[in-house]
Amino acid sequence: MADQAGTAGEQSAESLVGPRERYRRQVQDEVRAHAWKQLAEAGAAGLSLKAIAKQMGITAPALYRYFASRDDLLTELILAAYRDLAQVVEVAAGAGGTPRDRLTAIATVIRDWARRDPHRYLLLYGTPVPGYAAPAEATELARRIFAPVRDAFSYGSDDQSMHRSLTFWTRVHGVISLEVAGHFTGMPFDPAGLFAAEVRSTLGDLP
Amino acid sequence: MADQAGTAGEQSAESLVGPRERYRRQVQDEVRAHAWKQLAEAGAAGLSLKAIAKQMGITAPALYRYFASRDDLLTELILAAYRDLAQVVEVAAGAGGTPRDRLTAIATVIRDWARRDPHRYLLLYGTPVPGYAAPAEATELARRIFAPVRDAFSYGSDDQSMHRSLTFWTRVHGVISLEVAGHFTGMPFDPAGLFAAEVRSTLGDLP
DNA sequence: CGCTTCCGTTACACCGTATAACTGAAGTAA
DNA sequence: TTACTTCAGTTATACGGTGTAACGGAAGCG
Repeated sequence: MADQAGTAGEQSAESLVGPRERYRRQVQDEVRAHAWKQLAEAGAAGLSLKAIAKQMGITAPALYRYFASRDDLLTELILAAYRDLAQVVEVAAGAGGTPRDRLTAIATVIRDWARRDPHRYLLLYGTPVPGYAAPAEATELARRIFAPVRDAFSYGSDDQSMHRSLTFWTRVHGVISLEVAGHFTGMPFDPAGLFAAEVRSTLGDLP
Repeated sequence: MADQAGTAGEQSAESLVGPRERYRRQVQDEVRAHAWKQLAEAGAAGLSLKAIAKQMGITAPALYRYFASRDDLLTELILAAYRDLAQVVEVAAGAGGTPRDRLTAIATVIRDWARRDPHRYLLLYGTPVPGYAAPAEATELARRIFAPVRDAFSYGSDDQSMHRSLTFWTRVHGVISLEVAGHFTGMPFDPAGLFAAEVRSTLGDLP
C-alpha cells in the first residue's frame, strides 16, 4: 500500500521526500527522456518500452514498476505536450499589445513549437491513436490553449468571435499540419510565407 | 519464374486468364476487402495480416503468397485511396460551371469523401506512418488531385493562382482534418457551417 | 539488528511480422 | 492417362512488442 509518497503527504517539491521516492522520480524522468527521443524520431507508433529498457540497461518488465502500461506513459507525454503548448501560447498572448499583435504572436509560437518537434504536434492534433481515448484533462488543456485566441477575438461586442476564433484555428492548423506532415516537401514554395500571408489575411480588419 | 500471368501476356481483363490467376486475384480482392474494413475501424496501425488471415480461415504466412509484406499491402491501399479521391475530385471539377462552382464542388466532395471514411483521409493527409516512404506514384497522384484546383484558379492572367490554390487547399484541409480527427466533438457548433463559410470566404471575389 | 518495502530479474503467455521447409493438390503437357 | 511442374497453405521458427507472475536480493526503516 501507500504507493505514492512514503511518510509525508505527497509534496511536489523535491525536499521532504525519501531516497526511495527520489530514485523513483529520477528513473521516471529518465524513461520520459528516452520516450521523448523515440517520439521525436518515430512518432507515437515508435514508442517502445522494451527499447527504452534496453537503452537504460534494464529489462522491460522493470519499467512496469514506474508506468502501468505503454498507454499510460503515452498519456503522460500527451498531457505534458498539451501543458507545454498551453504555456507557450499563454506567454505569447500575455505579452500584450493589440488583439492583432497577440494573435500574430500566438500563431507564430504555435508554428515554431510544431516545427521544433513535428511528431509532438501531430501527437496532439494529428491522426488519433487507434484505441486510445483522451483523458478529460486533455480536452481541458485543449480548451486552455484555445482560450487566448477567443479572448483576442472578443473585442467590442462581436457575436462572431467564436466563428472567427475557429476559423483562425483551422487555418493555422491547416498550414502547420500539412507542413509538419511533409506534404509540402518537393513543392517549390515557402511555407513560412504562406503561413504569414494566411495569418495576415485571417486577421483582416482586426485592430 | 514467370510469377505474373501464365501463358498469355498479362491482361488486366478477366478473360484469357487461367484458373490459377483467377483464383489468385479473387483471394487478393478478399484480402483487400478485409484490410479496408480494418483500416476504417482502427486506422493504419490496426492493419494486421494475421487478423485478416484468421478472418479468412487460413494461416498468416499464406498471405505472403499474395502480398510481399504488410507495408506492401498498405501501399496498395494508399494508392487506391489516392486514385479514388482523384477520380472523385475530377468528376466534381468536370461538371463544369464557373471556377467558383467548380471549387465549391471540389471542396464539397473532398469533405464528403473524408467523412465517409475518416481513416482513409487521414491515411493520405494525416500523420505519416513511421518508417513508411511514399512511392513516386503517390506524389504524382497527390499532384493530380491538386491540379483541378489550380486549373480553377488559373482564370485570366493571375500570377497569384498558385498561392490562392494552396490557400484553398490548406483551409479545406484545416477544417476537414480537425473534424475527422474528432477535435470538434463536444464543441457546440456545426462543422458543416464552418466549412461552408470557410469555402465561401476563401473564394471571395471569384467569378 | 531485524523487518518490510520494492526494484529488477527470469519465465511465460500472447500478438504481430516475416522466412524456411515441407506437403499436397491443382494445372499442364507428354 | 500419366508424369511433371507449379504453387497454395501448412508447421516450425526467429524476432520484437506488451504485459503478468513469481522469485531473489538489496536498500530503506524502525
